[in-house]
Amino acid sequence: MKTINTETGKKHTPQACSQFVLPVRDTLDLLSGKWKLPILGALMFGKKRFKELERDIPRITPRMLSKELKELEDNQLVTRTVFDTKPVTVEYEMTTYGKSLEKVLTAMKDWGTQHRKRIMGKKKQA
Amino acid sequence: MKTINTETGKKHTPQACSQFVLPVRDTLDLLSGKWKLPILGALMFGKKRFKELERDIPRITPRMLSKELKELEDNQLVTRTVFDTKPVTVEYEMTTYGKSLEKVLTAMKDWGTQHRKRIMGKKKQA
DNA sequence: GTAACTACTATACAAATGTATACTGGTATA
DNA sequence: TATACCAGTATACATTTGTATAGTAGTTAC
Repeated sequence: MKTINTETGKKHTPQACSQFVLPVRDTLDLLSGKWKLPILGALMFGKKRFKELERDIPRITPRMLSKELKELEDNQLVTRTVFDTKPVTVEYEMTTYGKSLEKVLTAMKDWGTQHRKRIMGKKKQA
Repeated sequence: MKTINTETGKKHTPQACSQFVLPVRDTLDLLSGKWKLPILGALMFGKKRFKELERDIPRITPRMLSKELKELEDNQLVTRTVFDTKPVTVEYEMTTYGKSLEKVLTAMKDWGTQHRKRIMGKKKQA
């Protein structure tokens, strides 16, 4: 069985492959769901209340906002703080950990920006 | 209407937000689908034929392999080359463009690896 | 002539994900 | 007493995504 590629010299084994696939999948899963990016995008500019997020993110329903915020909280990217005002206010804020993911997101943004140009450019020629 | 956050000083406008959300979504979409990562993972070690990929990726069906390879090809991350042998052989290979995405994937892998440790660590304490 | 190889495609179904719409409980204001 | 605010939840449905299983066409080996 061939396990060594002549070009890269790297071994292709189930082990080597899963050391790539599993952690990338973990990162990807944090961002999966239609509304994670808009929520993180909104929170990148500072903390926000539930209703503020609902207003800032067009077409999101409270069900989805609640659900995806909970997932972001579970993954420690966002904190939820309840204030005993009347009526109650709840603030959502990015954690420093969440900000560490921002660096990865910025790499994705930069690649995506030039990809968008590349695809648009091709369309012009077609 | 409040558009300036006192902490970051960055403006939060629909425009600023979509300049983040849209390109990140583009990058994310390229990787969406259960089998994209295993396929890219396999092709990172060199070119492969259809049947080789089918054998290397446990439990993938030919339908999904075909479908996801087509999407990777559409996005210019992978090339498909048909050889006039008998029976025909078809080779799939990462493009240099695909390799430029590898850098982003590596950032995701690194973040995901330490995230995995963090989550595992928390579980031990619970 | 029949079995096996390659690289797929077709059909039907199951599971996951997202949407629409309405509703809850507590407080304050008119 | 009626209405509005906040931060959600409940239920049913629609859409998207993935799976299971079988079949295609062309060639070669037995």
